[in-house]
Amino acid sequence: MEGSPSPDEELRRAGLRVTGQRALILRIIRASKEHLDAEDIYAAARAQDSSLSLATVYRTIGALKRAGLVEQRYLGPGHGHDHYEVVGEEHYHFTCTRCGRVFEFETSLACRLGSQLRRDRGWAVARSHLSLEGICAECVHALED
Amino acid sequence: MEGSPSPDEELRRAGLRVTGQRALILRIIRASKEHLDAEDIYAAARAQDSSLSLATVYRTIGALKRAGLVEQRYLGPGHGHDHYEVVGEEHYHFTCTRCGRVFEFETSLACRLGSQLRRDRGWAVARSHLSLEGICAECVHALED
DNA sequence: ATCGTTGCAAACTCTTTGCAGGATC
DNA sequence: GATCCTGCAAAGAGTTTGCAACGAT
Repeated sequence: MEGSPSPDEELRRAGLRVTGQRALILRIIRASKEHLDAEDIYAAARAQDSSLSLATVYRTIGALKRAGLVEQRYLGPGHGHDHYEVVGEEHYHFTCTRCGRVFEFETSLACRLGSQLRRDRGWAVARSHLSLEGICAECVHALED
Repeated sequence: MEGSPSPDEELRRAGLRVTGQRALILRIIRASKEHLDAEDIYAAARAQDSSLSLATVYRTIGALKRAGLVEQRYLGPGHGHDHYEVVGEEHYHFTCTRCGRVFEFETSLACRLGSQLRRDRGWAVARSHLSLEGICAECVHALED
């Protein structure tokens, strides 16, 4: 079990220059267990560094993505843009189309699918994007009235 | 087994006004077994009706989507925009990050996952988006040299 | 000192919208 | 004839880029 290296450490290890902006942005993405979009990250970052520019957020996200520290996530139609998370255990997203909330869940099915496709079609699956839409339990109840 | 109704029929049934533009666009999306993006549809449509505007393509896609005739698909990061297909049997996409080709495949996984989540968390899953990335069989061979 | 990074503003891509004329029901 | 569609052009979101100043190594 590796502890959590500091943002600075992680950046250095990835071969990126360590700057205040990058450490801040990485810290924000790591702190949030939620998926953030560029605007979310920008807003959170500006609260601590009001001179930071949106362009830097995009450039930093790109660098972190390329370095494999951060991952781009598709949450489903209806969420216009892309969202970002730290790379970690695979988990997926379910969007309730009634209340709009996004839930996370885990499943071993994607992993099994990868093995199956490697066997059946020879593909080396590197990454999977799975998102579901539907009605969450609470909304199902609300609709039953 | 219902045969394929004509585009006009299908539009009328969906409560949309039947216009040349809409029938043309629907025909194009149905004719292609591939996923098309707005620009693809526009290009194909203009070959037959050179006065058609891109705005109409977007408005028509929106109407067809709302009517449930056409579905929006996410092919994975690297494909910037959204793609559209007729609603049909569930199938999913695998993008080879080396050669860029997109393959389709089927799996009962999403269906099973839906049942599992309904049982475990009470969610009524209506729609699933699954896309994979990796290296296709040919590229795996090419890389083994 | 070098070379990567930043902020700013402008450019770009994809998509949506206001409006007046035109087609459909 | 009322209503919905269309084309055009302009506006909007979200993201990228050129450039000169700045900061990390």
